[in-house]
Amino acid sequence: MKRLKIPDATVRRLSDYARMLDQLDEEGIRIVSSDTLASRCGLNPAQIRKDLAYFGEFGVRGVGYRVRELKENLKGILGVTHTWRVALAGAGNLGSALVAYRGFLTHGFIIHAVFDKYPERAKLPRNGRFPKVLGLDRIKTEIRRRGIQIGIIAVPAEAAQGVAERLVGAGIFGILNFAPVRLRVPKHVKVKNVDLGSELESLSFFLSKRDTP
Amino acid sequence: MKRLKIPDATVRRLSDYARMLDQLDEEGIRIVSSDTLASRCGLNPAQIRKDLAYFGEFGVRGVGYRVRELKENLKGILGVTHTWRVALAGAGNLGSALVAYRGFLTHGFIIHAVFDKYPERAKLPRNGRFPKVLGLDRIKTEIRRRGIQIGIIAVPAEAAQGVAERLVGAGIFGILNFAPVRLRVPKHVKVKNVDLGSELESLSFFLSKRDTP
DNA sequence: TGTTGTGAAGTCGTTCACAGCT
DNA sequence: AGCTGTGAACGACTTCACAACA
Repeated sequence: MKRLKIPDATVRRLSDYARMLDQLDEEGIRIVSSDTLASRCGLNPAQIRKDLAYFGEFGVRGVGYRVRELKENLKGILGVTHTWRVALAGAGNLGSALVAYRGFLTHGFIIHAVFDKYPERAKLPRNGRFPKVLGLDRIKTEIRRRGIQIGIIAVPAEAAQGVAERLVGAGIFGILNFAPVRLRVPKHVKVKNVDLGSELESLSFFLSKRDTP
Repeated sequence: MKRLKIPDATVRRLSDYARMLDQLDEEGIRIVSSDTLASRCGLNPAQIRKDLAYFGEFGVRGVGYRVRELKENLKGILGVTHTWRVALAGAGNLGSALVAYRGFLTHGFIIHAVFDKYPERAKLPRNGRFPKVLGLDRIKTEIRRRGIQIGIIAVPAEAAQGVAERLVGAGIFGILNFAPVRLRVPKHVKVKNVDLGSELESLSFFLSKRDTP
């Protein structure tokens, strides 16, 4: 068993494993080998064993992995057993979609505050199910008051860096960034970028050169 | 100048370069060196030169790259000079957000059709700006009739594989998949996954082990 | 016997360092 | 003199292959 420097790719695969184990569990399967799990995930079995080895010895030699046990272990490792307090900055099209997106909840991300440069223009449904939209100047006080840990940035590219700085200044330590910009933040802050535009261009690239090899 | 096997990471960076070059162009900058561009993108200069070398010799030794020229070249390579005809499957929360998302348009992705298992429940604004939502059974005929090339999957995980097969059967050759599933498709079809859930778990992981080193 | 855990080998992408142009 | 283009060195992640062990 090792420690330190877990590849980013390994962490992402852990999610996959957890999801597959959920399925296997529902199918009533108790034990699974790295071979079987690998073929379900479209990976090499050794990959899975190596990934898991970063965190401990979860298997039984000659047998395999106990599905439910491994699943629980992975969830613990991924930190999805507790919930996170989240603030959303940007209540335009994308932002409003994100507030409504149920995936956040199922992953333990609860949106406790929403900010926008123009709160009155915000496109969120104004019923009680969603937090009221506040101005960007309220970021620091609200985030502190509500003990928020994570920020989601869904503002236009030009505004993103400024908002990031406010969030960081308010004490946030994780950011999920949807703006097409590389944010500059102190190194204790973890940023995850989700850049739809670049995914689109990348798809576009592969499709363009389809018939011109 | 080489050919074949362009790393996925290279393609993604090409998007970044194009975006930076847009900025530089707006700032009135005519010429840029790999050094300058690299520091703007937070990369190693050699990386940029290597990336570009996959596609040709765009620079002038002793001088640098002509901003506008390189920008146009990159856009051509990325295939963002022409537009794509797109269909969206899934008109729930996420799907509706995507129809409204302007980024698709700016990248030349035009949504010409929207499908959902229950068209009448769809959450799209019903005004003329958005395509009418059709049942999943209409996929094949509509996609063929409208010459649609790309499908976006925003249906629940359980339904994703089935929808993918219908799309492929209708002649689509690119898929942008938002469902947390690895789709099985013929190899002439290019799939790009955008898995918010796995991004969240990955963020969650890094935050969990923040104070426990 | 069957499957894990892991050192060693292999592969792929990044960075270095310099020759080659302008 | 300065900066690109690129072979070679490096490093990181993946796969192999086998010893360890239930």
